[in-house]
Amino acid sequence: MLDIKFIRENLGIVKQAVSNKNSNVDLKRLLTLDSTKRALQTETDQLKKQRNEVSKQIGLMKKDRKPCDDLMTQMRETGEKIKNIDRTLREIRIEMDEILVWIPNIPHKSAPVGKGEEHNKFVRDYGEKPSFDFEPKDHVELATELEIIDFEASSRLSGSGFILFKNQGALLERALINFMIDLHTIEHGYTEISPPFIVSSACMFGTGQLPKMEEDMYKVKDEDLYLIPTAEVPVTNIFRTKILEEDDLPKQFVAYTPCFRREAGSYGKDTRGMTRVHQFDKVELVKLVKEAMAYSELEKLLINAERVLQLLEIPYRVIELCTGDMSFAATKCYDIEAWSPGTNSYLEVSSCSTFENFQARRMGLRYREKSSRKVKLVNTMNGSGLALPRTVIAVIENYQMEDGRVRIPQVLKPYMRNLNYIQK
RNA sequence: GGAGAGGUGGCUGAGUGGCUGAAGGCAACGGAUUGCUAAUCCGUCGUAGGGGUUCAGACCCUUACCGAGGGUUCAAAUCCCUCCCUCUCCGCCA
Repeated sequence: MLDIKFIRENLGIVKQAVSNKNSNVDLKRLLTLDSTKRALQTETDQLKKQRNEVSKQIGLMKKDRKPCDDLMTQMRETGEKIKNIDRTLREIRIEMDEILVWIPNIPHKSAPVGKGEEHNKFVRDYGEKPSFDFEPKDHVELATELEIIDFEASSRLSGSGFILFKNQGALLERALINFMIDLHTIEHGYTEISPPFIVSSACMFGTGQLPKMEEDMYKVKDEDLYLIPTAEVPVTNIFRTKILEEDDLPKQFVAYTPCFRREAGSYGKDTRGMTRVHQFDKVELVKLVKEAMAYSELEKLLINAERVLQLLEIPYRVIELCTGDMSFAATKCYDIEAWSPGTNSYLEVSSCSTFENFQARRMGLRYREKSSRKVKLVNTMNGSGLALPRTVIAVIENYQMEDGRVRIPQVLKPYMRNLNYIQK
């Protein structure tokens, strides 16, 4: 959420941002409401001031047994006026909020401006794409032959868009999770969190999934609860409504959770295999930092996420998203894409975004600055480190051998009973 | 699911209709002092909105907020209603 004061004073910037993010909101209406609201508030504040003074006076007069019926009658009328103005005020606030919560965050100056993914910017790549002297298979073929994923069984259980790992597939999934968490805790200094997988609508609002992504989430029937679409939601919201001390920052967390996404509106996209599913595992990195650190820490977080693929020895590239392609709440966003020989393309395995204080304002997450003692909004950011199914795809496709076996990456061996191959 | 207790400022914890934006303590911040890794003393110290002064830092006025939302009253942290949450006990169950 943006600061209404900022919008008032920087209308041009906000308009531009809304358009760059392919969004559309009635800013004019918002500002009209805002000025009406302020006028009414000044008025009702005056009346309340008067009421407070007179009520105090009535109290004193009663003590002295002086008559004060006329004052009481007068104040009853004032009370009515106040009630009426406050009612209007409440309606205005609600209408303002309805606009305000739909205004996207303002992209950072450095973010490439553009409509869609064709305008994203190449940042860097890493590693050599493997060359095979046979026709590489894709993950569906490999996994089915190796009997490490059972797509038939998962659809019998839950329909399309779900994964059932088995045998060494399940082991690989678990190994990757442990490898990633160990890397980020031991090597990178993140604090491990295992949060609830179901959270309140307040949390969903806090990180910006609500109201915009309502249709994309699984909601618990009869409860004000949603299945998390990413660990970002519970982890970023840990200190929702709190005022931290400056010395508490930065905080950096790593969390493994499953992620649940309805993927409404993406029917027919990436239907083969497990590139796009309704439930997937992910190891997520989240940082809470001071304002000045928002961008330098994002770069570090990105490097921490990249490290996973480097250690797995999987080629990848880093892309910076253009304004039109980045999410509602982000100001800057990098995607890490792992090479998939089976499809001869790159797969997004991580998205690292910073939000400045956009999420913090929504969730009331602040910290007290040490020198000035002033309360300031925390800056939040997160990135996948990494998303599991697509990393599994990258591993088995890049490490496949002509006979259908898959070599196990060196760093995963300790997590996989020191096996050398995934084989039937 | 049943019964009870409770939700107050960064934390802890008083406060049952007016002089309470809220005692006391802790923490924090500023200062004083002590020759020692800390103690003592003094002071400051909630958040958010609106209005005003100022180049700015800052300051002044005011309103709201004691889980959320309604209501009663001239006046509500305090009384009433609804909802949410936490804790304890019982039941059930991983």
